Amino acid sequence: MEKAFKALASTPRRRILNHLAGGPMTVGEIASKFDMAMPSISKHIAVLHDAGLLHRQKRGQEVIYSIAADNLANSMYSFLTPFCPEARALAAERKLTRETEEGGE
Amino acid sequence: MEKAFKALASTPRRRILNHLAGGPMTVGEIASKFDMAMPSISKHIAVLHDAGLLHRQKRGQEVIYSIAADNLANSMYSFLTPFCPEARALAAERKLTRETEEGGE
DNA sequence: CTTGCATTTAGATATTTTCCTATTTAGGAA
DNA sequence: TTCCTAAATAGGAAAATATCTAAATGCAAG
Repeated sequence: MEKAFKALASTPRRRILNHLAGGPMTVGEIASKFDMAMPSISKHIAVLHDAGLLHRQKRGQEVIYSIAADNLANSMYSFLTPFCPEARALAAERKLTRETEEGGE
Repeated sequence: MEKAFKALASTPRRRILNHLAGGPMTVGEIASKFDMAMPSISKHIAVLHDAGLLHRQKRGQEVIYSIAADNLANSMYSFLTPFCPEARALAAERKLTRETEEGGE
């Protein structure tokens, strides 16, 4: 509870959750969406994971994170999100990167 | 959203919400539950109010705060709370002060 | 208009958070 | 082993937060 709310009280961390809503990603993939150094992203991911909001899976030397959909705080967050103005910007950001990637391949 | 999560990411502020769940209170009444200087409490209340989580009403020189039950983030919080271990402690605290007050009057 | 009480604002300090660069760990491939 | 890449950790500077005491504000009563 404490951890979940602290984790969600950060814009970069909510943006990470939002990107992961589009599917699992490696740390590097997540970092590529941000104009922020990798260790900072890694730290944010660790906070989210420690709060039980992310699942972690290793594949070779990569670490894949995904939303812990079973987590209650997470469910509430995704329920709440569409009602907030902030959500539009986040959705747009997610959509944009997906289209760019599809178009660029 | 930003403000609501930041507001909820603090133990004293969640405790304030919990106390207010028992009914509206003045700033002084809220402060009496805490071992913390009045200005600090006042600040916490201001954060909650600014996040839209509290309603504010003046009665003479007193200011009465109450839970903004219509607020979405608030609803989420009160829904989520009973599922968390933290909730038991909060409920016990609320119950204790109510009994003490009733017994002491 | 002065006094008294409830609340808020100001200003200072200590702690926590955030972010960076540099380094370390771990895995896969030559 | 040695090299390369992905991710995490270490250490430190800057910004935000929390808390206190002291002072200001607002309101009501005398």
